[in-house]
Amino acid sequence: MPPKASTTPDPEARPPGRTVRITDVAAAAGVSAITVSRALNTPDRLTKATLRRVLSAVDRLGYVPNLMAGALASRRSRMIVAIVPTIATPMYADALQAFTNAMSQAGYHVVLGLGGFDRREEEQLIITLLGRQPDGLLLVGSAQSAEAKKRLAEAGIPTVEIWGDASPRADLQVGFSHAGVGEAVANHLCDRGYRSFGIVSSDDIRAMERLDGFRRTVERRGGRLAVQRLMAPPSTIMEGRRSLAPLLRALPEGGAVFCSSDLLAAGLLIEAGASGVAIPAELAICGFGDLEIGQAMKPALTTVSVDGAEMGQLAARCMTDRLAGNPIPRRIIVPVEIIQRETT
Amino acid sequence: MPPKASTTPDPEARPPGRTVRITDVAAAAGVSAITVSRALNTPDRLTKATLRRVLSAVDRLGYVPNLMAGALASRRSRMIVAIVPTIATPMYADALQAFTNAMSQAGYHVVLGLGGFDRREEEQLIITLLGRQPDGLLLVGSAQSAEAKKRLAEAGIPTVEIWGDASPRADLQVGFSHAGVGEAVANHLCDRGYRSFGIVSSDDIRAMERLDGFRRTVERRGGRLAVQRLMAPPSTIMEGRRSLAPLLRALPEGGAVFCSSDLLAAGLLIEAGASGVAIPAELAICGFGDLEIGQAMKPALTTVSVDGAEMGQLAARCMTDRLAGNPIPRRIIVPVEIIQRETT
DNA sequence: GATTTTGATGGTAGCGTTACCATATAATCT
DNA sequence: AGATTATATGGTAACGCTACCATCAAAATC
Repeated sequence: MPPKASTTPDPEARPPGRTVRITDVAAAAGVSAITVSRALNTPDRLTKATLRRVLSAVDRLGYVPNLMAGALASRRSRMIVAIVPTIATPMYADALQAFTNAMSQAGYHVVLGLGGFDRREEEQLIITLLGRQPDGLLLVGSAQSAEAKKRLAEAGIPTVEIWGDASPRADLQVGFSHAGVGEAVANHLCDRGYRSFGIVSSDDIRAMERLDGFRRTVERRGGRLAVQRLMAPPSTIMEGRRSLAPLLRALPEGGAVFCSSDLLAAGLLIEAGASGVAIPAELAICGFGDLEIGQAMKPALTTVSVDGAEMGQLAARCMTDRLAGNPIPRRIIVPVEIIQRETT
Repeated sequence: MPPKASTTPDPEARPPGRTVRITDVAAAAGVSAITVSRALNTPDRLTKATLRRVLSAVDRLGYVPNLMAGALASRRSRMIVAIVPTIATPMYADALQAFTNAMSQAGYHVVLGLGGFDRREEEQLIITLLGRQPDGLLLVGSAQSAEAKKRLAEAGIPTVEIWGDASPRADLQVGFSHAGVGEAVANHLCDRGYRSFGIVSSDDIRAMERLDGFRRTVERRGGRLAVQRLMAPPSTIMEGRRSLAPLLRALPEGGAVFCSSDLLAAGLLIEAGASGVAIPAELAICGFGDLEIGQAMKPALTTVSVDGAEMGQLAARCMTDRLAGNPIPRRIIVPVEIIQRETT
């Protein structure tokens, strides 16, 4: 069985086990390596015929470009680093999910950095993550340590901050004023006639900002802040349940509570249901976050709606525009809405 | 103001705006580039003195190693790609969070691939993600498209699958038998005396496997499956609420429902509370997932506990062991436990 | 028809790091 | 003391790709 034409070596023969490289594709397609590169990155710069030839070779050989080599050569990694405190919180998770999807659409990959709550670790994480040469950075909440901030600034890459406070730290911001939310809730509750107030909140920075706005407004409008329960994040339903009794004790004539999370508010509602406390007659409740649970409770929870997914999407748009060199606003304020349901 | 010693050029002077490279550090420390590399990667192979000298230069210059270049040269990217259907589900989010944290501890970064539910897109995503040259792969649930599976296999890198069914597709598995869960729940309910059953479930693959196990066991034990509500993922509390009425209609003499998610079960409980249906007297409920909401409901939800975070951690351990070349079991079964609370 | 312009393709030289081997020095042995 | 081994460091050549400039053919202009 003689080989058909063993004189010319098969251009597609490679030592087995070796990965397919761009030069293999080039050889198979009868073009140069750079042409293969162009076929994949800037296809309109090639003739239809060569393009087809190259793509067919790519397909035939199952070529997967080594993006690290490409990144090194082009100095564009097409990676975005996202630094998120945690994704165990639905709102952050939604934002990250939307962001990742949108960036992926635009040809970017997202590297996940979970900052957690330890500053030292966060700092270390940020530094090594910067070593990945990301083209952009997403900060969910702002970086905590000063050293980390310095490094981020020095890196000189587009940085979008979402969920942050209003401080002008980051390059680009997509967010809202937390203090403004507290203020709006206070006004809303005062308008509905409540005079005595309580707070159930986790003590993270952004929640505290909302509380400050709430407190100030309540005082300005002559209301009385009777009780305040602060706890370490993450907020849980159980903590909410446990909070009802002390709240009722502090607010014997009734009043309204502002919770830093719908989870806490839902806990209040569950406990109220179990112990026959009438909501909102004996206690009005306003949550924060507009999670599904609030909407699904009976009575349905009045809350503040912040669309995490929307923020993620906007951040992605912001990022891609910026990477493409388009001019973009330095700050985008997403609408925050009080959703009046049955608990106030 | 004459410069102090302009004859010898300052070894730390660089054109401004240029990033610090390994050679800059080498020059500043008076060693070769490779020594700097060793100082960072294999510090025990250097003298204490040189190590100190190099690290001090690293510090002084604020050197951040370019991990892409390192990866290209060493053929180890220290990146893991995680392919997750969605992180908008608490259980996947927990698993991913735990995995990412653990891998980060071990010096790996995690690139996030959200597969979603579109096969074509998932496939494309997997291919480009493989171009990043990950050292390992985490699959949450198994890859859907055949082409994607082929590519994954060809990539020849350690692949850990969590949350999968029991099929021996992946390289390494951390999971449990979904059918076994259904069976256990059925047995549990039959043992407690229930004879008529209902199902409220999303129709994703793994939930369906649990249902199959449940159904088979119910039939084997002479029970009757009276009603079955299937819906598209994701499962929501609201869907649960809407399911109560039809369930009660189909189970007028009472019975027990198996829900594919605690969220659905919680909806049932909320609706029952709102309409005065006694649980479990008029209807017994068993959930799945052991989310916080189930534990916090009143009455507290009987459910199946699967620790997502534990799976993520185990997967990470598995991965790092494998990457280090340690022998590891091909399959790890995590315990699944029925938590008997107040709804059955 | 000669010249300019445009567009398609290729050659070469890095991108910043680490693997591999070579070399020099110090430590250990007979 | 001389030979051997272990340890510390360096030089050079990749890793696989794209930027940059050069080249060449074809199309458009005068």
